[in-house]
Amino acid sequence: MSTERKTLEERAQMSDIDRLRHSCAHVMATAILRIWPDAQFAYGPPVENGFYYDFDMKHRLTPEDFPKIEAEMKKIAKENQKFEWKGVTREEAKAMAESGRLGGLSERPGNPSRFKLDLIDKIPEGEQISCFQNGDFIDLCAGPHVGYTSKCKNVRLTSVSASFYMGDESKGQLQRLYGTAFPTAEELDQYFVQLEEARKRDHRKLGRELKLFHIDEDVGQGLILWTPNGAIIRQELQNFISEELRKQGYSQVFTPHIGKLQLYKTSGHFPYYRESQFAPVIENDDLAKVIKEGCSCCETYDRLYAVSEKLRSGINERAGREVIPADRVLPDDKLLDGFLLKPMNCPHHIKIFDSQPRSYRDLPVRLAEFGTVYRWEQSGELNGLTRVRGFTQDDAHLFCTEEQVAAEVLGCLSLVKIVLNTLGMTDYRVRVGLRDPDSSKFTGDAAKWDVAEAACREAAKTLGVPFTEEPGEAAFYGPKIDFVVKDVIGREWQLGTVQVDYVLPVRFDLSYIGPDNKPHRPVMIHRAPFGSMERFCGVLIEHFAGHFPAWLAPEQIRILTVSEKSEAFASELHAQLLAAGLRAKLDNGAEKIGAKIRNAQLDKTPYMLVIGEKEATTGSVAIRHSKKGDLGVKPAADFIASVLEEVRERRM
RNA sequence: GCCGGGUUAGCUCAGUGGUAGAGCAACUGAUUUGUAAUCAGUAGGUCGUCGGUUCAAAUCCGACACUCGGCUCCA
Repeated sequence: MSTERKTLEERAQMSDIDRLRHSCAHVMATAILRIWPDAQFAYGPPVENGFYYDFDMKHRLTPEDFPKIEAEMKKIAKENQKFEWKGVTREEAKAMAESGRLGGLSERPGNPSRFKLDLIDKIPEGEQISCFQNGDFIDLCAGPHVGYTSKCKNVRLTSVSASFYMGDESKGQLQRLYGTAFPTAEELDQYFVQLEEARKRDHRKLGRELKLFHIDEDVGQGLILWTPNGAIIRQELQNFISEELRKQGYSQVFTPHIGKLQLYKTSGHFPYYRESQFAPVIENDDLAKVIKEGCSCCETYDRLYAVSEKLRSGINERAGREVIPADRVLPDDKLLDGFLLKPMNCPHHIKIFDSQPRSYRDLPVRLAEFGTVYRWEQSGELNGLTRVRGFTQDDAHLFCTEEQVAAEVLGCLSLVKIVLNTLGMTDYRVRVGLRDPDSSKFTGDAAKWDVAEAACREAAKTLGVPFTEEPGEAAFYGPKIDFVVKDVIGREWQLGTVQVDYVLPVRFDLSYIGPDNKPHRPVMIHRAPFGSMERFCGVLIEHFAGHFPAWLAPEQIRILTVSEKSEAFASELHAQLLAAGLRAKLDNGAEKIGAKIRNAQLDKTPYMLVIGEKEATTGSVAIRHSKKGDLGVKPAADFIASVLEEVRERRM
């Protein structure tokens, strides 16, 4: 839910479809109240593919209730109630809410409209407060609405879930009922047909059908096993990005999957993000020691969580404020260290940067790694390849001077653009995450933030695609530019990201020697054009609907024999393709050619070579492409040359 | 983590208290085939797990695991 309050002007510009759906939300509320009069409504906006209303009531909805509610909604549509606007004063609105009249069919003594009361308080002084009434239902609402409820007949309820009032967990749980509506019955039906079509492209479904990856309960939730087919796609993508990195002057590094807890205490990720990390690994000796001391689990945890006075004072001094409070300090002999599965790669890369003295002449230093990280995502959040607990980022950290930041950010963006363009992914949006000046989450020097935000904004402008600036969306250490795409059911996922960071160089006391022969603080840029290989591949599977271009396809070519008579030539051809470095399989089974084609087609193999007696005698191949169909007959050598070129150029 | 669905053969799914089913895939055999399914046969299951109710549970109840859609979170 957007926390941004829409102005009345913005609301007046609501699209026709949103207006219809917003009215449907009111009709739905009316229907619910007819069945469950105690319902208290909170917030019911139109959303991208429909609408919802959040409310609280004793009865807990299940999908079994949908037909009953839908029937009542259709009845209300038939009654053709007029939507009537009524301006009210703040006092009138409050009185109506107190009596339970707002979001109700009548006054409800003892059951005040508690969410509406709160919403009234949130309306700025001086803004016109208004209600909309249809039939007996009156709701606090700025509108706009359609004229009559008869417009709301092409409607269907889609799902029910829990939600939090104003998105705040502490404010109690509401029920959220989703529906969708269209001007005509045909459009409504069409929407569900399209949805069904889209679900066929779901990467979880295609992943199983095309044997791209496997998630096994015994290994663990959200932990991806890349099966051979999927591994090929990932490897090709990694090869592709590695080539681009070399062109842009990056250095490849490798680092292990774990690091000492102390490292993440310095970086600030532990304990700040400890809820979303796997629990630390304690060394056997330390474990034995705390057991011997009779140390409770809580004490053990406190001792892992604590820092030394030296670490605390060092970081606080460099930051110029109290980053680590005194109550986290324990005497050195009480401290326990352990290892953490790395939740990010930056500390390791920072240590590589810091492993030798750096001159300004060395900068920028660009360290790249396909680094695997582990995060304890909430179980309800896990989703196929797009939200997992272990994933590999195409990560890099750039260490540069303040003057170099703008140019380096531009370089990162051009890399992201090359990647997305090569794959034909043009349907993305760009989000420039800025700090929220009112929030304490964002640390560091305001002047530096301004410079970095300006650099990000200017860099985003060069992309030539629309971008939004979103205050409060920055990382705590600096502004960022994110690339966001949608999956088949319309959910947004962040892929590539470029982040400017002034904080970690301070925490790790990084420096380089400048032209003045004095130490200076470098600036860090974190960037990952794919984001994570897992999520990116998930999105890519859906983008191509499983029909990968030849350079990515796990199986590029399948040879299909018409009969056993051409088997010898087919085998020879197969060997030639493999020798040329192509991924080819030979189907010389007993089925008819029609069945072999069907199987290859279902496996989405881009090239099928039909080999019969004609081809065998002339050394040629009859080419069929999974998307373009029959491409005619060519000499085998010509075909091989053309596919090699297609693959080398990474053609779509 | 929270709310609500779901879990039956490798896959897609039928089966509402009384002997576990179909199609496809797999395997075997026959067929030697020209651009999206040749025919026949065989095999495959502690019905997610554990507990309860019952003479009897895939079916009813409970817990847990996993999964799906949201919510919250996302360095």
